[in-house]
Amino acid sequence: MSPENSTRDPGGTRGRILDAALEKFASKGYHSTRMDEIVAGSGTSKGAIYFHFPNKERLFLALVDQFADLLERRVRAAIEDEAVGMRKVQAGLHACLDTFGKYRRPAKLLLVQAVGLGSSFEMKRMEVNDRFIDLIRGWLDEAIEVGDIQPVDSDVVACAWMGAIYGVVIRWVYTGEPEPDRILSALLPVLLKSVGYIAPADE
Amino acid sequence: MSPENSTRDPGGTRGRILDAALEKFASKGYHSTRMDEIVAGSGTSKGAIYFHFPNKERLFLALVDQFADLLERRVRAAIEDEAVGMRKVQAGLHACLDTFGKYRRPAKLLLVQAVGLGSSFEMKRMEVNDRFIDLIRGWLDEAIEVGDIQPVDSDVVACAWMGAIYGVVIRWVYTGEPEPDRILSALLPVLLKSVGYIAPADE
DNA sequence: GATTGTAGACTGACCAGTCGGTTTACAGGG
DNA sequence: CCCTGTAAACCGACTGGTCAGTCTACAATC
Repeated sequence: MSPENSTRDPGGTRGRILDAALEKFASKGYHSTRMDEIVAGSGTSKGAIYFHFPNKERLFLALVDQFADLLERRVRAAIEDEAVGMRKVQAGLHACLDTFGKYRRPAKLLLVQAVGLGSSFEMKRMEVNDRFIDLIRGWLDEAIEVGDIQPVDSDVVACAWMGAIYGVVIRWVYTGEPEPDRILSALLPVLLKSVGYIAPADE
Repeated sequence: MSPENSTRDPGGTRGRILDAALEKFASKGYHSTRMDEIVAGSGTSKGAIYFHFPNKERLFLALVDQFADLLERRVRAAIEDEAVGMRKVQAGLHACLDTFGKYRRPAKLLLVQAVGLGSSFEMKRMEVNDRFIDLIRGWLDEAIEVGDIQPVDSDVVACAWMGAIYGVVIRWVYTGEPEPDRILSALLPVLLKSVGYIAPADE
């Protein structure tokens, strides 16, 4: 038996619950979202929710995990095609920004609504965050080794990059500005330049 | 002067409440902090708190404002001495990072605990955030005009810089690593390089 | 008839905020 | 110097609405 994603799900109830939860959590935040609102939004019932998820916290974390996994899968897939060094960095950043751009609500959930909750949430968020920071640091270290860029404090730079991406994406999430396209075309070169890399004009 | 007067002094209570609230809010977050804990931590009473502050939310926002004002004051003071262009940028960033480094708990309050709360909080946080983004954008535009750097999308870059600063400071707030000194020496050049500015070696 | 899934009324812990009361600070009058 | 009035500051037991989670009943499928 698989307690997590039970394959047998007659009415698609679990999915409808996740959809409604994402919508509510993303727009109102964790604490301001009542379980009854998710009931209403999903057209299911208290019983159904508590059948599929042990509690509110786990329901929220399921959403976070779901999107973090998607994001990581996409980024990893994107860099697989690329060779080494700064090509990887570019492809990875591109995929990351692209994915955020395509999924506004999940982005808000992960970047905004998952912050500042209790310590149990913080751990999860730190874990997700660290996964990506490690990924970026790895690219940077490789790029340094290969000689694409001069040595930098890749630890700090990786944090800064994540922060920079977050900062811009969060603004977009709230205001709709700047649009994903503009983010991509403006942010990518800035990040690359920040480590002294001048992209070869080969587009 | 004796700040810890034996009996009560009218101004002391308010300060003790703010201190205790800062400590609790910063470490446990807004929702996980009970008013009774602030009562206990401040050595005052429910009545005293609700005499000085209308409700929990306003108490929290008072702390946010307090620190945001301090931060802005320090940054503005720092750039006043500098002439124009990238000198201003450097001085401002330095003051900002320096202030975060000196006030770890308020930093956590502003950067972490004030995120993901309801919309009333978001507005405040956006407002504070925008104040600094506008500040940075102003510097950048001036630096472009003066000719210190090439034109960039200063809107996006300002967001990205704020994000980068946040990202690194947040990590430090949680883990104590990297230390403020290292942040300053690693992050400043990266940010400056990101807009194509090579600092003249004249320290 | 057992197992899995869904429904929704109900419960009880929790906690922000209240409220009547007490203490302190100080002013003016005797 | 001691009253006495009064206003600001402070105290803490209590309350009442809220909401996550429970429980019983029921339906569908094997």
